[in-house]
Amino acid sequence: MPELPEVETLKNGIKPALEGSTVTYLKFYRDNLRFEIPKIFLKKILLGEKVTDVSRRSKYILIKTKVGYAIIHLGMTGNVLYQKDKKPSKKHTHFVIGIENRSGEKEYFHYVDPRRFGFIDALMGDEVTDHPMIERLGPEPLEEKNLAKHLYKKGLKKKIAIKKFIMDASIVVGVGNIYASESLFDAGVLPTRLTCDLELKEYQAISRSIKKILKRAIKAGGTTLQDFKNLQGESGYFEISLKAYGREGKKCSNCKHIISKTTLSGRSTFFCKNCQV
DNA sequence: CGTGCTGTTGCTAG
DNA sequence: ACTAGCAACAGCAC
Repeated sequence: MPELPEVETLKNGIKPALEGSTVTYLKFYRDNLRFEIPKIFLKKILLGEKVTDVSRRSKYILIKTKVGYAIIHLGMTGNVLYQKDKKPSKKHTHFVIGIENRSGEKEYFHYVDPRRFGFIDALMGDEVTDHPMIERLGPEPLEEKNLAKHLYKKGLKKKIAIKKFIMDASIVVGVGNIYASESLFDAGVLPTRLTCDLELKEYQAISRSIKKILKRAIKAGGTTLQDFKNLQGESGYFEISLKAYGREGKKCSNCKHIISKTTLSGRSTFFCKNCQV
């Protein structure tokens, strides 16, 4: 279930091992994931090169060398497992990146993705915004100081459900289906409300809630998966306590009402009819 | 055994 | 231009 907190946690887990290490091994077990894998470019970018930076933008993990970037997206079911062995131990392992760390030891990162909605792409050069999927992205919710005003201004020009709006990566990144329901529940705003009808005050509440929920989930992930390298490939996604998502028919944690479920632009949406206005 | 649902996002059709 | 709906796929609950 990779939403932003999961990707952030994963990035933090692989970063210490990758940065400063040299990529010595690269193996692909298929030609395509969601898109065709640009094997030639990835080899040019990674093989024999030192990793200079590992970062996250939206839900993309960026692995940088002096040649360019490898850009990894986990889709819906992607995961990266750390192993001492280059040989895949899991079904649906699609590629393996091997490094030699500063102590001269070999370490392997296995990309596993049953549904194959994820992808790995290559970008030559050092301008990550040159990538078509990165260039159009909205601000990072945890870095944008004036998120409320940003959303308010963009929201005025549109007439769509607020839930769909905050899930639009060109507006703000990192709010997936789960955290969209959670954030709106926390903010007390109904998911179906139209962007152009919301007041600045409501955007302020939504912004606060998005930041709060994401921060809390990142913290939970960090606590659950403290030492990525000791997990030896067992780094599953962590459990987050959810107040709305998946709680259809259960009692709202704020009041005596029951959490409702509906479908909004094709995605399941959970809310409390009483707490959210 | 089906059948219907699932964390993403780019493309297509309206 | 803006929005809604779909496709890509395996696995799992029922």
